[in-house]
Amino acid sequence: VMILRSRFLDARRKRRNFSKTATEVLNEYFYSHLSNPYPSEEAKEELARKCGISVSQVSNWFGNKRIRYKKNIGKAQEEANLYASKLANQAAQGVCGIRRDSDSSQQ
Amino acid sequence: HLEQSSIDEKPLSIVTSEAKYKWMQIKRTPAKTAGKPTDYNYNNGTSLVNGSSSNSLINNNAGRTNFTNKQLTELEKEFHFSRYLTRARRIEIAASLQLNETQVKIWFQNRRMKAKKRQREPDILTFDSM
DNA sequence: GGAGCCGATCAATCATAGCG
DNA sequence: GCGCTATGATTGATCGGCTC
Repeated sequence: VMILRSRFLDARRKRRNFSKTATEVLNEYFYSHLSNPYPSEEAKEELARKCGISVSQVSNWFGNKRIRYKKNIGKAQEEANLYASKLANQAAQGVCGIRRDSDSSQQ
Repeated sequence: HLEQSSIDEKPLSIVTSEAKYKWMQIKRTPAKTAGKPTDYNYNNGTSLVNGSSSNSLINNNAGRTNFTNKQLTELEKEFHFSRYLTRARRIEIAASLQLNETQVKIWFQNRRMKAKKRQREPDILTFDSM
């Protein structure tokens, strides 16, 4: 019984990938805040709402994203380039959906 | 905390991932947990993944310890009895589980945070599939 | 000065999802 | 189905800040 319990209580066994739009929203935020991709609690709540996921999931996503991004530094990062150009275009058009990091915060 | 990174702001239009910001350079000190008077590292680096066997599987030197099921079960039991430990109780537990005091302390800290998180966002148990 | 706690995060790993 | 990579979640341990 204990074995079964632990088996089913292991949330990792049941996992869904986030929707494409959710991932899109998260990536947009990440790359538009590349200098400091640490969303505040409020920002996390906002992202969670937009993506239809929990705040913890947003935290997990950023945690994984930062670590994996770092591991890929030096290697080709198509995704990074994709969002970089996307941001460039938005900037050129004065789109302000996503505000870019204008400060040089820390941590 | 670090103020602006030396190479601050303005990534290049083509982010070839080279323009590094401070956060990209964060490195943590390996982890000093292992050797402490109270515990011993039997099993040199080998590890039997959350075994059903009994003894701990501590990473040889530094690094992350893999608690055994027995250790985890006992810690959980203790946690349900009380979320906070007295120094005396911590010493007892550490000794009985062959962990060091810091590990027990940290485990309780993490466990409290986990409980708090679950309270905020309750698990949605889905019993489908199995 | 120091120990323990909290909140956030790191980093390694697990287990599954998804694709060829 | 199979093998492999991508990805969300878990968790032992670290870091900075705060309290006592």
